[in-house]
Amino acid sequence: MTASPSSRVTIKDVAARAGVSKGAVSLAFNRKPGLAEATRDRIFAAARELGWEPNLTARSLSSSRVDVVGLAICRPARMLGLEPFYMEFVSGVEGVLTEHSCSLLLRLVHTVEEEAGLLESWWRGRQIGGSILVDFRADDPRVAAAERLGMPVVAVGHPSLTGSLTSVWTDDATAVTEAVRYLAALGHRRIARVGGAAALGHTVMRTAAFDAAARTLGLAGARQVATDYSGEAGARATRSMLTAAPADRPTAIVYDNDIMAVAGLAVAAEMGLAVPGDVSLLAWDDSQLCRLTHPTLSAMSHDVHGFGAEAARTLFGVITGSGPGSHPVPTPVLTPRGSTAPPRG
Amino acid sequence: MTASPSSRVTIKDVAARAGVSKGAVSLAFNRKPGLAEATRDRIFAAARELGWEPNLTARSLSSSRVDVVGLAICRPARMLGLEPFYMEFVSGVEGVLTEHSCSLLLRLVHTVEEEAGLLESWWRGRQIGGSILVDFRADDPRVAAAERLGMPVVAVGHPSLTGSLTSVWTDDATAVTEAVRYLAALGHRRIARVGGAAALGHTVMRTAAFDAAARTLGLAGARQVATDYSGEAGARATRSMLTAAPADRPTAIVYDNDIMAVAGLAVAAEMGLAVPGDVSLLAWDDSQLCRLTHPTLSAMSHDVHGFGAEAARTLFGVITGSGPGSHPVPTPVLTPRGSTAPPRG
DNA sequence: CGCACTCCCTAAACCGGTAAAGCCCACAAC
DNA sequence: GTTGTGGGCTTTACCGGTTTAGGGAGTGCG
Repeated sequence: MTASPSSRVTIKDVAARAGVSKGAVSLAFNRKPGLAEATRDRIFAAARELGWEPNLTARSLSSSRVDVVGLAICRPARMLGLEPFYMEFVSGVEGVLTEHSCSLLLRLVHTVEEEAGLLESWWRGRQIGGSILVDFRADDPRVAAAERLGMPVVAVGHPSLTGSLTSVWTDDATAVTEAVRYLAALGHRRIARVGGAAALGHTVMRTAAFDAAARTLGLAGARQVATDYSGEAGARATRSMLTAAPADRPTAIVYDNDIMAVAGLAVAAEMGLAVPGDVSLLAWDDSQLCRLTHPTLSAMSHDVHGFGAEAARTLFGVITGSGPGSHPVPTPVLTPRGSTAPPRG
Repeated sequence: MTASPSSRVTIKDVAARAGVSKGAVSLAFNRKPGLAEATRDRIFAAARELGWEPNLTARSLSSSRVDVVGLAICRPARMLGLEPFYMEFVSGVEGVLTEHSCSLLLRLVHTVEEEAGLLESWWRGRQIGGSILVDFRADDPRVAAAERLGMPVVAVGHPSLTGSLTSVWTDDATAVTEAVRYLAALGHRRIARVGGAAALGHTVMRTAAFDAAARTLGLAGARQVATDYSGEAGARATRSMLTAAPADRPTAIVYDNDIMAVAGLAVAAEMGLAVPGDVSLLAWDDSQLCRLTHPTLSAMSHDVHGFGAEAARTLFGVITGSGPGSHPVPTPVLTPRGSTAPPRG
């Protein structure tokens, strides 16, 4: 109400109004002992009346702890918007950050080198207290960067990719194996996989797991291809697979995200193939999108929100100095819906 | 290389190494005049050798300008992930921010009141230098909050909703009118609209525009309904419309985003109705999703990335003190694809 | 009464930069 | 030989908090 128009209330004003020193106000606001109850109340009242909130910039300058964590995402903008994954992940991260009254500094970058540079810059400039790293690739430069800087970091990726960094990860290999087993159990022999970006570590692992599972099950007709995760690439890959001679054509396709599976569904429709009659489709991640198609998409489903939350929680662990560790989150589970069935004939 | 292990390099270290004072280093790094070329070089060399970057916290404390802008988004997490809109918008914002070496502070909130509180807190705590506000509703509390605080802000929404704040907006009314005219021109008389959240200002405007257009064109069978933007709600609304008696059933449906249109497409398929034969569908926003379905979705398309970029540019304008203003961005244009055609019979 | 011991609180030194005022010196003009 | 003049750099006072050393008042005890 009486908030001064050119609002520049500082701790000094509050101190003056409460008739105490700056130090006392600081003590009160940081809930530290050594202040009489009455004084504390007086200080809070004064602050409320003036509409004062501690200047976090000043606070982090002197206390040298920063209530901001960084997240840089490195994917082309076109794909980002479409991938429900990231927003859900971010919302999971947010939930936990908010509990700690911490904020998220977000940046979209184009290359992993740019990202490494950005992280260094953020850290050196004391803009962030730590960071969440996603989309690991083999020999990822961020591992060395984070180690060299001594920056608290949680790496979202398999421990084999993240070096000495604390990691949070899902067991992609097991999930891929389960997907293949499921389709094989339905009777499929020619199973294909439309994978994500080949440069990404988890794509490599899924590819290897797919190969291994196919070999174990003796599936001669298994094949896979890498894409860039975009719907267009998914459509292209699907089209190329489904135009093969009927005897070579896969009867089931696993996708690395849901967007590509949706695109695959459209391609099947466009080619006059029935799903799941002529070809079964299995999506990955399982956002709501999978329930909005006809037929609905079976998927390897995954609590992405919880994944983000776990990453954030783990980061707080790292910041408060718990040793490095590996934090698996639940393996994606198969959620059968309308797009998978035994092959015809 | 020789970066000190417990990296705590400050401006003082750089000054010492270059044999100058702190002030000189500051001058050099802010590209201010008054330093000899040679000295400047020496300073940069020293900084490079020590791996120093200015501490932005300290900088903004003394210069009282903050290189961070805030963005709070107020929608349920489930919907956020799905809406390609936000990530595309954010990526547009990012592009411009990066040019100004500015960062984005992102937060997902649950209510508009919470958002108003958060903005106040960010601003009071000098965490942000300004903010982008989205999803305006009637009598939005953020208008008063931003005015009271004197915080530089750009409001993404129609000027009629954003009070005295500088606004960036698309002409939804015109776009809705164009959509209706197009469908009417194809021969449709029973046109329906599946709208977004009724509480949002632009939903209200689109609803009014739809009514007006239907009246002007003498479309007796026009009807519309509000949803929460989720695919499920879109499916439900579509189902309810398409189960009407054939004589009452709409022959064309306009959706307020693409997710609902995709869901609508699935519902039509599930009910055995041909698109566009039995019913035409028209999406809004036009992310890539519209090209991934079969048939592809006609849409009112919209450069969302550019929209975000314009919002960010405008915010910089506000921060540097240009007066309030209204910045329309291009009206969504009709992009006909496979989901719209003249009604059968 | 003196002394130790709490309990509350203040004063002052930071944190790492920026900004404005000031100092020194070379060179030019009168 | 003064007296500008201005380029090049240093000094110093902040910015708005946190933190620590320490001081005064009150209490218990010998």
